[in-house]
Amino acid sequence: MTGRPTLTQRRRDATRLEIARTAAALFAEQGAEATTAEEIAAAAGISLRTFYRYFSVKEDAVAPLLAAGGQRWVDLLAESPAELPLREALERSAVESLTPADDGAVEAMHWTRSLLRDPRLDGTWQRVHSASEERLRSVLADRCPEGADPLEIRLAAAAATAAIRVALEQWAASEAPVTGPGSPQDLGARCMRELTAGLRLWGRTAEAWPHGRSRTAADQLPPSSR
Amino acid sequence: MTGRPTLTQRRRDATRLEIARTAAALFAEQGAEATTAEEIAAAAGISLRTFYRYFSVKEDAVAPLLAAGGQRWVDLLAESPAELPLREALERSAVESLTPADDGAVEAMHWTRSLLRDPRLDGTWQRVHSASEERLRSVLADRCPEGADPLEIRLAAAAATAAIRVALEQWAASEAPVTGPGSPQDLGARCMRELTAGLRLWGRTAEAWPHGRSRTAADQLPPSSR
DNA sequence: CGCCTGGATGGCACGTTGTGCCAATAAGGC
DNA sequence: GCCTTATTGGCACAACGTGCCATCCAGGCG
Repeated sequence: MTGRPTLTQRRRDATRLEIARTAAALFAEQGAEATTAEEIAAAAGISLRTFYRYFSVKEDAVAPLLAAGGQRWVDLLAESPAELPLREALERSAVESLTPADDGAVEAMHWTRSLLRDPRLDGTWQRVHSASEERLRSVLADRCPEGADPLEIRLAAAAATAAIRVALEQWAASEAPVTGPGSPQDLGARCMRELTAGLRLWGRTAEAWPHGRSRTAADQLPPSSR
Repeated sequence: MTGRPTLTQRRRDATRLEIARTAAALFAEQGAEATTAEEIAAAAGISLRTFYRYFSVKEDAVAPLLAAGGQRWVDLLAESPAELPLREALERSAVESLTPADDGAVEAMHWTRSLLRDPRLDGTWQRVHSASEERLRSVLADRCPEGADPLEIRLAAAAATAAIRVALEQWAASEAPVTGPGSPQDLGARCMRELTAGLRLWGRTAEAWPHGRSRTAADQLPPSSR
């Protein structure tokens, strides 16, 4: 029942991604404002009408690219061992998802940077995070099975999502490289630690969480840049 | 130099607000999707062209209304006494700005609720908070004059803004009244406390902040509803 | 009083966005 | 090979948002 998606569905996803890459290249080159939907469609080899069957808003054409990282993040979190304290699992998966695994990932981050600098894509960026936050909420809810306060779960999800968002926006606005001080995983770890430090949710799901400063995933990184 | 704005400017603002109210009524009644810009313009007694001189996007016509609360919030914070610990000042002004002062404010909150339920106005809502966060950042920066870490200021602003946003969204999605348990100020106080609990920024600006649970503005409210 | 300058307004044309509808076509299961 | 289903393209169309120009109105000046 929860098997792999149907063939046609996977073909749709592939097309979707191809359009996304085409759109990202055009947006990065000449800006989203100056790029018409027809242009994207032509470059992707489809008709305008078909383009709007894949994306209801022109700017959303790059959403699959912007969302990929966040998707990976909550997937990693969902897979992470249940014994791991939630807060640490959150930070580890965030750092890992922000660390480029191969050359393709590095290139993706450079695209992300130019897209984030385009004010016209703000709305799409926000929508991506909104969707990410929702997915995160259900994963968090799974890990706190008993009657955890839904508001606290929501706050935790909001805080964690905000951490990622701020980290990436900060990085995109800077000229920092994709690794090392000022990189997404560096900023991500710092933001995540600060924003999730005071949340009550953790104590209830993992009493073992130490009170003192503990070794977390980000400590494996080079020292931060402040 | 920083005197009151020019006469024409104030007339512009008045017109702006009038259009906003007109648009809000129409959006609340029939949804933003089904409301055309021409309709709003006609109802406000102006031409379509003039409408687009006041708002560059149709949905933004209600932004002045949605932004009023946040504006009040950071204004209150800016005025609050400097001796007050920052975190407490933040929470107090938030609670105060979320408490309806008169019948007009109550009505405004009901409008806000219907507007927040309209998915088409999501973008505007996000933009309003984005602007609010930016204003908050400069107010926070003023209160932490020496070389405070800009990233921490930004995180504090993001956390506080997220608290307000979540509180209002939660309330709008519920059927809770405008005062008492589940009300914006109730939720706002809870969200603000949790999300700002762990931030490092506070300790540096107000060493006097007690570590134990302290009496804050929200304790004057009826018990929360969980 | 007439003149003139600057800002707000309205009307119009135009390119673009996004959608409903229908016919053509390709894909996948039997 | 057939049949069902989904995808695609073309077309028309309402709505969006902007550039351009003509008009109107307030207020300062000779």
